[in-house]
This record gives sequence, structure tokens and C-alpha cells, in this order.
Amino acid sequence: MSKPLDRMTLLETFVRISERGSISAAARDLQISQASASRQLKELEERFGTQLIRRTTHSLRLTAAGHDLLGDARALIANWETLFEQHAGTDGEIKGPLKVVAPIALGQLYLANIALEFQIAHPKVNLEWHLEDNPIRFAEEGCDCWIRVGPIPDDTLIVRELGQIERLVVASPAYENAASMIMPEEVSSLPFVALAPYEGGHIRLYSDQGQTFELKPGTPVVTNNIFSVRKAALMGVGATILPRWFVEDDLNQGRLLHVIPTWHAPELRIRAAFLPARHQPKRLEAFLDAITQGVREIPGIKV
Amino acid sequence: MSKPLDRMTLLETFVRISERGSISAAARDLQISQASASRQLKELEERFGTQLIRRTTHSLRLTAAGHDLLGDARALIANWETLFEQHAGTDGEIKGPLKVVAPIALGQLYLANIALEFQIAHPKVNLEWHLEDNPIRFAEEGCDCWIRVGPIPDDTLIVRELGQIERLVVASPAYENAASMIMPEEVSSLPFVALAPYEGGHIRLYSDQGQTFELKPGTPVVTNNIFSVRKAALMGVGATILPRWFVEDDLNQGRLLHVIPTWHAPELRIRAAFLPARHQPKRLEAFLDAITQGVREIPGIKV
DNA sequence: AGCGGTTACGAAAGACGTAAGGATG
DNA sequence: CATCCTTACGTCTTTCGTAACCGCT
Repeated sequence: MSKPLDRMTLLETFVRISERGSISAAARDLQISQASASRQLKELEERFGTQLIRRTTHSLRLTAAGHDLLGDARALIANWETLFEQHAGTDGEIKGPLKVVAPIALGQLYLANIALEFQIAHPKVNLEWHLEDNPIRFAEEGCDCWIRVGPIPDDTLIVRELGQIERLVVASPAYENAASMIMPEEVSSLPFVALAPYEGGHIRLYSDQGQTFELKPGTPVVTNNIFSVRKAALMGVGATILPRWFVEDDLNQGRLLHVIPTWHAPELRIRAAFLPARHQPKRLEAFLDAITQGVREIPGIKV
Repeated sequence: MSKPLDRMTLLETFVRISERGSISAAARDLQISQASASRQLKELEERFGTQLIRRTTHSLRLTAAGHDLLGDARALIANWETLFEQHAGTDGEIKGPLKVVAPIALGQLYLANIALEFQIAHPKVNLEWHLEDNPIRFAEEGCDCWIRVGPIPDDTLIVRELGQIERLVVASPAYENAASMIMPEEVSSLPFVALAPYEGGHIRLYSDQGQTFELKPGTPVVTNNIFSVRKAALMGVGATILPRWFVEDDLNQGRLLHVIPTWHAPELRIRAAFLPARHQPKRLEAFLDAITQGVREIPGIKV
């Protein structure tokens, strides 16, 4: 007499269709006939009174409304799954898919270890490990956890502070006078390699005693790739600012010099973000614990 | 071959049964046969593999599992409703039920105006206005917005700061020397009336210049009721600390004196709390706007 | 006895898959 | 013309209400 057809299922089908870009592919995934998938999408559109996906016979495209819905639908489905995990008399086992997005360099060099050890400790977790420095569309992409250095430009997310990243002024030992530098003014004489998102025209430095100094170096090279910054520094293109975790080895091996060691650039904040909800899935809680713990062991990251 | 019966409906029925304490009453509410309601509850229990409600033929009682589920179920249902409101091609009208819990005294004297004007401005909103000073079980009670002075002891909620409540030392003009008091030491000579949750054995006072003073008065009366504190102060039982909004009239009318006016007790924080979610219902967004705005107009509340 | 919850049964509604039809690259 | 979405149709599942049954107060 009213409206059967599970609402949550309707959303799940819609999400699957959106991400596969095809009704038939989604139907195959969901083990239903392609006619069923088509009908479910239609039904959802009727209930919302809006077209969600524009079909052009051989290609699908989300409408604006569909686009908007996608993130919310994913979040709601995740909420249901968490609720079910929490209340269905399960054995509290940690399992299921977990999509994590992390910064590229830190992800490669340090976080991957943490994440992979986590996966080994919880073999039933299906880890999807994406490295990406740029902002993402968290909910739309079906992400579970986003680790980022710098701001989280999405106010629909919950943000957890993980630590502060110490950053040093470094330069190639080829700069013979660099080793003896003590005051930031002296650094101004060196050419500078800038990492695009963090350093603009001027760079503020802080001393251990809390003094500040505005550095306005020439920047012959600007790049958004931290590996290139390091390479440039190693090759002696100029001085630069890099996180301690990234240059710790270079400093120990003498490939780079820590210039004006009593001064440093502002710390960057590393954070984890995830969807707002009353409870997070167990696998996410566990992963956040592992990351929070693991980050403490990275050189130059303080809580 | 599959399992229809809308999951969300199952939860809705469960919540309705829980709050009515009766399957037949819930069935009436939901316009389904009582047999249906009974079956749906059974179905939900089977899916979760747990008994949620213990039936003793003539009375229902939530099991522990049922109790736990109730809050989460309510939150999930609210999420669905918000999603539907946002994406169903509605006209963006502000309507629907809105349950607000607010502190008793502030709620009576100031917030009621704000809330009632809000309701008049949005007649389709069904406002449920509860005044309660003690902590509540937010989600279990089906609350939408909790306004509280002091901490929000529920870390599953999102908290928004609304302002700081200025508090003054006041006393009856019957204390003839009170009017001339300037330094907190002098106040120690007066008996003190304490408001239970906020003032313990000692009270820290701050001067406008940032000095602090630890007041350790005798407290012949301790009460948890702010109206009684005021009454006691008016009757000359002793000095006390009260929020400016509560005594503004008394001060203007000369019924109370503002003692040592360059000193004050620590501000209390007033906050609004609500369920975590990607989006809040329009009626809640609008209500929060109204409250945030309205609170600014209350004497002695600063952002 | 009366009220409330559960279970059985027949009827009605709805969702599924198959298959045919239509549009596009 | 091959692919993919939509629609029509017949079947089967599922859910509903009615009603009988059972247990408390």
C-alpha cells in the first residue's frame, strides 16, 4: 500500500551506478538484473522528484542534483554499515574496505609502513591506499580517511590533529659559507628553491627564542614536487626549506647541511579527516589509532 | 532470495515502539496493523541477531542492546530525513519537528523569546521546547538541539560556541559596607550563597587587569537553583555570584548591588550541541542562526 | 475479562528476470 | 551492428491485514 523497495538499497544502487558509470556494470556488481538496476534508479529519481543521472543511451552523466546526492548517499550508507557493524551481534572483528588518501612523499616514505603493518595485523581489512597531495572530494570519492599536511578545506569533515612537522633550512655543502651561517640574514644571500603550496614570495623564520625574521629570497626554482626540491637542494641549486623527516638521512650522510640550526620555518600541521558520525567503523578507529601512534615515530613530527 | 522490507522503516518502527512503550500504540501511530509492527520488530531482531526489546506480554522493556541501538537508530533516521529534505526537489521550506533542550532559567527569561519568535517566523516548524539543566541522553531522547551552560558531556555531539556569560559578585544593599568594596579581600567578610554546579569551596575572581584572587567564603546556603540564589541574595542571606543577564534588572532597580565591580568570576560558556552529520536539517540550521544571533542581545553575554 | 503480543492464513502488492524495443557511437 | 538503457509481461516472493491464540494484570 505504500513504498517498499529498501531506500538504502536504492541509494546503494545509485552510488554503484555512479561509480561504474554504467547501469549494466553496476547490476553485474550487485548481482541483480540490469533491468532491476535501471528500475531502481528510476524509482529513486521519482522519489526525489529530480533526475539524478542523464542517460544518453551509451553514456551516463551525473546531473548537478546527482552529484550533490552522491556524497551524502555515500555518507548515509557508511552510517548504516557502521550501525550494523556495531549492533549486529558480530564478534567485533576488524574487517572491511578502507580507503585512505595520504600525501605522496610522506605516504611513500613513512605512512606506507604504518598502513601496511596495519593491514598485516588485520588481514580482513581491504586497504585502498591512495597518495595524493591535492584536495579531494572526500565523500564523493568514497574515502574513509584523509591524511593531509596543511588545511582540510572541507567543513563537512571531522578533523583530528596528528602532529606538527618540523621544517629546516637546508642547503648543499657545496655552499661553503653555509655551514657557518647563524643568522637568517645570511641565508638571504643564497638562491632559494620553493615548494609551491607552502612557500610564497616571503618566508617567515622563527628562532628557538621566538624571534621572527622575514626572508625574501630570490627563488630561481619553484615546484610543487617535494622530491624535486630535495634534488635541487642536493644539486646545489639553492637553499630550501624541507621537513626534517624528509632530509634526516641527507643530513646524517652529509649530503645536505642544516643551515642556521637555531632558526626554523613554521611547523606544518598534519591531520586526519573523516566523515562526521556518532561512531566510526571499527577498522577506521583502529587505523586512526595506528596512524596516531605511528606518526609519533617519524623524525621531526611532534604532537 | 533477498531481503526486502525497508531497513530504515524497520528502524523507524523500532524507535516508535521504544518511545511509545507499546507495539500496538506504535502501530497506530504508524498506521499499520499491530501484527505488522510486531513482525517488523521481530525481523529487525533477526537481522541483528539480538533481542532488542524484552516483551512480557503486557509491558515492554528495552534490552541493553536495544538501548544502545536506540540512539544510533534515531541518528540514522535523522540523517535520512535530512538527506531527503536536501535532495528531494522541495521548495526549501523550513518545517518539521524540532526538539530543543535549554537551561531552565536562561530558557525562561531569554531563550524562550528567541525560540518562540523563531516558531512564529516559521509556523510549519513543530517546536518542542524542554527546559532542563542536567545532562541529557541526547540521541536516545530524540533531541535536535541542546543549549547548555557549561560542558557538553557527550563526545558524540558537535558543539558550537555561542558566547561567554559574564558573572558578577552581587549582594543586597542591606550590606551597608558592600557598596564601597573594591578589593576581593573585603568580600571574604560577607557570607556567601553558592550555586551548586559552578561554585565549590573556593571561587576564583579575576580583575579587569587580569589579577586573580582566590575567594574562600563561608557558604551558609548552597543550592542548585539559580532563582533561589537570587532570592537569597535579595533577602540579604549573603553575597553571591550571578550572571549579569540574571541580575541586570535587580541592579538597575537597586535591589542588588554590584560588589567590587572591577572584579568578576570566570565567564561560563554557553554552547549549542547537535548530532554530527554532513548536513543539518534546514530547520535546525535556521534555529541555530536565530539562537546565535539572539544570544548576542542578552545582557552580559559576549561572543 | 480485557488488553496486548504472537502466529497462521489468504489475498494483494510489488519486485524480479526474461525478453523485446529503441537509441547511439 | 553492437552496446546499453528502457519498458512490457508473467512469475514468484513478500508483506499486509484479519483473526485466532496465548499470557498477563
